[in-house]
Amino acid sequence: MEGAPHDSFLRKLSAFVELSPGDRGALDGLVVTGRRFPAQTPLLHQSDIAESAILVIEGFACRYKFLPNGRRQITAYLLPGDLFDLDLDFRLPADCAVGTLTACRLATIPRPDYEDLIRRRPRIARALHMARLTEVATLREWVTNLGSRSGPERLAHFLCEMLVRLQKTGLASENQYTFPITQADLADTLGMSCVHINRVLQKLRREGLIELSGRRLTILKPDGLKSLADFDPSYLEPAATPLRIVAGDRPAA
Amino acid sequence: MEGAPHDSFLRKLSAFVELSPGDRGALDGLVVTGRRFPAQTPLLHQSDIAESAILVIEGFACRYKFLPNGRRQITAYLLPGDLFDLDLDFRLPADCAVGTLTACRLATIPRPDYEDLIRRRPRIARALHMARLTEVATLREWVTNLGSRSGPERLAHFLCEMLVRLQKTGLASENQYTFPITQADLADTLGMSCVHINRVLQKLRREGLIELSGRRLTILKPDGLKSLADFDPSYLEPAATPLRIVAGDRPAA
DNA sequence: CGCGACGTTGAGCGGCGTCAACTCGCGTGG
DNA sequence: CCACGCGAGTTGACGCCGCTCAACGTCGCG
Repeated sequence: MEGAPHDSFLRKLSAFVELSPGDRGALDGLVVTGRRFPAQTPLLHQSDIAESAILVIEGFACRYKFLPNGRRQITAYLLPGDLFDLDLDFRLPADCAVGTLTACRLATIPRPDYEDLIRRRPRIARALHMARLTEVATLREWVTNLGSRSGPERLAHFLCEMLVRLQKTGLASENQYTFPITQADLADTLGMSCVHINRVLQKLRREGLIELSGRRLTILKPDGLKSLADFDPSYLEPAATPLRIVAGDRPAA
Repeated sequence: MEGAPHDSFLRKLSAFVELSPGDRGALDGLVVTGRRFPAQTPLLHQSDIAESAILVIEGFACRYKFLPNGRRQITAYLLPGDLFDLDLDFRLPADCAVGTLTACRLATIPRPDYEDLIRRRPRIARALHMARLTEVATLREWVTNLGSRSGPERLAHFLCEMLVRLQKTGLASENQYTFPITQADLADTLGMSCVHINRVLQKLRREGLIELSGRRLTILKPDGLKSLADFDPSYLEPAATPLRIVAGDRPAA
């Protein structure tokens, strides 16, 4: 069912730049099978210094923070094909932790290899840079989601985002994908209690927008879900957006 | 009371790297007096393509998004010394709008000049890169703030963040700064209604944590406010954090 | 002087959190 | 083979945080 170990990584990078055979070869040499990790495994603690980049091959991982009040906030999802990458020339302590959500297969890329890759493969470096840009755009969208939308809207928006992201690596069809996320994880993602997540999920089900059984999510009314969420996927596709050419320097009103 | 137009910009960059006289000269040539803009002026619309970087000399500006439901979410503050910068080699539509909050003095740096600066001044490029890293770390902290903290905690956290950021450019003393932000703007920042912002502010006042009169904020009990907010400034100071050397690649538990 | 922006206060209500109980499916060990 | 425990999901009761609507005070400015 899956291609090479880093198949989804290739697909993701190719969405940003055209990779040469040499580029692909460099990745072949770097990314081997990967190791398996169980669900809920910490990989990097907050304020640790990362010594390797982490490539997700299978399963879902995330960035998160713990608060003294016991709550956990997930700040980003790392899906198959996503890379937790290092900052070239900097060795800064991480401002958040990284860990698996579900059982995962991960490849770790030691810092020297990673820096080598960046320096020798400008197209790959460019693709990774664009991936980072969309990651930041996603963060801003999350701020908006948490700050300005109601529970059902928040959840709907998140489900739409996952659909589009998983589609990019072939892990989602037109309107469904496997959804291994716990309701407790959803709660830590969307800033709600897990009891309330449950009720909001049921509301979406009751309205015929989604179907979630076992570990499979089907979006029954994609347009309905998107309009409820006010979902605009352009933040996930920096290059594909139709361009409006306008000056950034405009006089006061 | 203020130094050169880009005084705070210099102070901010110098926190990251040691600037040479040549670096300073390059900035002198680039940043002139700037233009004045009234409060609440849009500078860049969402999905526009920025043609100049924007340096804040005086006043507060911000990034924000509008939602169809009428709400506005502020996703970042641009304080004096902060730069809304461009992406080298990319001309992507902005994923959020930019505008002033208060009356501002701003300098715009056209794309060619900006790219020139980056290519000729590696130290400045490095400092700007680090500024971007702390901006991303701040975004993750905002996600955490919006998702995991109660109203009073959120507000306290925001006030602490502003204190630290303004101190870096000499715009805040030990425990006070001028605070020109409207309660409605605060509401759009923290994801609350402005009526509720008002009540939360009064709660902090009632508990003797802060004093806010006119446009001046005094933090009466810095430790009390920080512990209420669970505020840890390390995300704002990437280099100053004490380093724990740990491997990023650890086996499953 | 009047108007608009901002701040403040009250009343009423709904979203959402907390606590608690119960179900179901699974894996483990007696 | 069954008892048991555990993690995940579901449901109800109850209360509070925070939203909405609305009125009112204050200040600055045209």
